[in-house]
Amino acid sequence: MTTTGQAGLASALMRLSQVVAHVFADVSRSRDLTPQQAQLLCTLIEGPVGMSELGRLLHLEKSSLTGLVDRVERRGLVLRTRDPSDRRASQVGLTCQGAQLAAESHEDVTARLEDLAGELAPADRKRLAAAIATMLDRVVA
Amino acid sequence: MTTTGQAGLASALMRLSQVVAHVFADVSRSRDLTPQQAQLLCTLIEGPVGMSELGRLLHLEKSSLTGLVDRVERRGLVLRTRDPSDRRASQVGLTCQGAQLAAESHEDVTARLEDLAGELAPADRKRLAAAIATMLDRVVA
DNA sequence: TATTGTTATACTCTATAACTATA
DNA sequence: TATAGTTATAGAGTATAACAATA
Repeated sequence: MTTTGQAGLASALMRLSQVVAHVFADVSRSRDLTPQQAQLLCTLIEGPVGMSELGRLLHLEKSSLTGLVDRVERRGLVLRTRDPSDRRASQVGLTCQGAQLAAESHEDVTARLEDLAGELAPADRKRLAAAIATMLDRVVA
Repeated sequence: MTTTGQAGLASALMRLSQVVAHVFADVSRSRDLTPQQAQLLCTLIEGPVGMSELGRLLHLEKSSLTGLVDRVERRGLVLRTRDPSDRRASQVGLTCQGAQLAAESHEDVTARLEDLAGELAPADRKRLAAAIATMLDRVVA
């Protein structure tokens, strides 16, 4: 039995999340991004998101998000667009350069996580993904 | 099929780790700790650790760790002890108050993660923990 | 009044480079 | 020379409170 096995599911989840965070940090650094900036870019891959929604997704206070978006916008990776239907709101979307960086970073992280899962049999991987999906469904609900 | 299910194992792992990080952040905040401080305390639960080893575990440069330990020591949660056999080195250990906070925080996070896993059948939980353990074994090796 | 977002402020977190002390 | 750790510095990340603009 491994050390991890003894510690229970919760501890396994904590360690796993720490490892994933470190992978993310390494990949971010290799692209000259902070982990927070890379996380922001990856969140925008599927399309522009409003500031409020982005704050919920990233678990950030609105003022923290303002600063984060400011710095990434200054580097030309994202763009704020004023919402015409509600002139208070704005959407944050990737620029071409930002989209490229986001895609590359996401692929790098994916590759390293796939490698980490390399020992698992296909059936185990499928069950693992399904079990995680079940847990995550509980979060949104 | 859920949104998560479509995205593959790597994406599931990324989202899971983000959720765990948010849980950790919430629990830390409720104890008036930063996530980094709570992570440090939890790392010391099993016993004192040297600064170099701590840096490896937390994925931090030595100077970053110096500051983090400084701030937590100033709050009376940890204590540096000079190693008699190598007078350059020092061990960082929890104080009574630090140990209490660490235990409480760890229990809180554990409870919230267990809750998250609540939908899973016992057999699935066991398989999930085992699969994660297999992945983590690959990290250390 | 409520919501969206920014500004001001004060910390914390982090890395790089240079340093001290010990091995 | 190499290792353990600190200091100095600069920038990034974060929250709270107060604010402006719009709904």
